[in-house]
Amino acid sequence: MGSCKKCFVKEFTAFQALSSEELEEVSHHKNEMRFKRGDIIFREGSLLNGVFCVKKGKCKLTKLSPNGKDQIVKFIKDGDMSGHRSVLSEEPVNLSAVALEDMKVCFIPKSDVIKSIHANKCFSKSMFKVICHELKEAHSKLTNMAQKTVRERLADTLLFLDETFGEDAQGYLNIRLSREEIANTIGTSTESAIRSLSEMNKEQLILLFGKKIKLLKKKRLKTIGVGF
Amino acid sequence: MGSCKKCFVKEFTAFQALSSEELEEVSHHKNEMRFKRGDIIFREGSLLNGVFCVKKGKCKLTKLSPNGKDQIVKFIKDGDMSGHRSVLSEEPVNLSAVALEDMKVCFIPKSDVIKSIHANKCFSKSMFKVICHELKEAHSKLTNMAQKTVRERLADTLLFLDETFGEDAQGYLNIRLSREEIANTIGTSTESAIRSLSEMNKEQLILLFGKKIKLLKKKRLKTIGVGF
DNA sequence: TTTTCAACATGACATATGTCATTTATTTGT
DNA sequence: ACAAATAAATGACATATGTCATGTTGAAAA
Repeated sequence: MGSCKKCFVKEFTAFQALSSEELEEVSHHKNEMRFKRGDIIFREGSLLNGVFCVKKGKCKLTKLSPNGKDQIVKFIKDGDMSGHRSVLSEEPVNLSAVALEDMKVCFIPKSDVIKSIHANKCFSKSMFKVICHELKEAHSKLTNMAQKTVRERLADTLLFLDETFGEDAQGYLNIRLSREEIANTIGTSTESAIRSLSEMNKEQLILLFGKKIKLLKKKRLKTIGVGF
Repeated sequence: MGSCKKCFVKEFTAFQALSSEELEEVSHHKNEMRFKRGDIIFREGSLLNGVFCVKKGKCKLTKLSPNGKDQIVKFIKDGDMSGHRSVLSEEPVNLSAVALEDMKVCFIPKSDVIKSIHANKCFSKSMFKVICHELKEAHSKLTNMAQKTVRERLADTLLFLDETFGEDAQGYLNIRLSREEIANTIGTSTESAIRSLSEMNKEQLILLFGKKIKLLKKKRLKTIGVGF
């Protein structure tokens, strides 16, 4: 297995703050894992003994609502870290992680993370920034969810997916989601999500080609997302 | 001004982790402030140079939506800390704080907080726990907002207010909110909030007496909140 | 106390969204 | 390649929620 020192993931996470020696130590304890599309990486309520660094692939973080529906709370991609909230707070995870495509992931034991937090101020500071940023984002999402219509949230979400995952050679969003997953992201029924998508398709704001989606008029979508 | 060593607020916040000497130092730098009902303690987008500890009174944290409506994201009461996200992430605050009643607040400069984070592992750990808990709560609220009806969210909110602020001698909720503020908490229009309140009043689940609200059937409200 | 203003309440209606049923398209497994 | 299962699309309708208009109440100021 390769050393964490050479891993690109560290560039994008708090791990960039670790020294060469610290990374070397993490390398010895880390554990590389693979998941297939649909696999559950961790499940809401379980205890995590470490954090996950994603080397390849995407997953969704979902929360089960009392009514039995899954809410997609966040997306994770190559270069992201996950599970740190549970490790830092020493509580069970409150979200489930499900692979959206085949994944390659490194598991880094809790003890290494905690050790580095105590030993390395820069790492600790980075971790604070990561969590704080997530909190800010969550409050923002909450406000959008509370005050925007389905159409507005769909526009927001499409633009977010575009920014986050980019586009393929033909300009289609570089992530494949079912209509149900799109619905669970924007917080509506599958049928309503489909209807809004079809509507935007007819208006030529987007182009639907099977599960593939291309954003044709991003400026217009931005305006819609803001509420006009 | 009294010493932080004797302040009850420290019992409820990460400051409980500070040593006697550290508290003494904080005491010298802290700044006691008063706010009146309606005063803005800090405004979305501004930079904070420290955190606030609430000695007395309640406030709301709101986020302005592009459509011009305020979303109430969180309530703060005696014994709570606020502004730490901004201080830890070194970013502008993304929420505004508005006093709901007259308040007595201590302002603690950023430098003291950062210093203690570096010097005191226990304090740093507590801070992580506080933020992580807030993140968990935010994800929970997001899911509720996305998947519950206005009536369900109202039931949840009433129970939350009851737990958080308690009841007065007559059993009324120990917080006074306008109907508009209730609407901004549950994420709906003022009229819809009023209608749901009136409905629950007619069903004798709650008792409305002017702005005062008494919860009559908490068990039933819990069931409604869960979605049945 | 009276006046004035803002908050509260409610009806009428428009619109958005959810639900159910059904058809059509895609994917999956054999 | 085929059948079976699953996902997507769409219509019809029910329901929830928002909006606007209006009247009422209650609190604050003169």
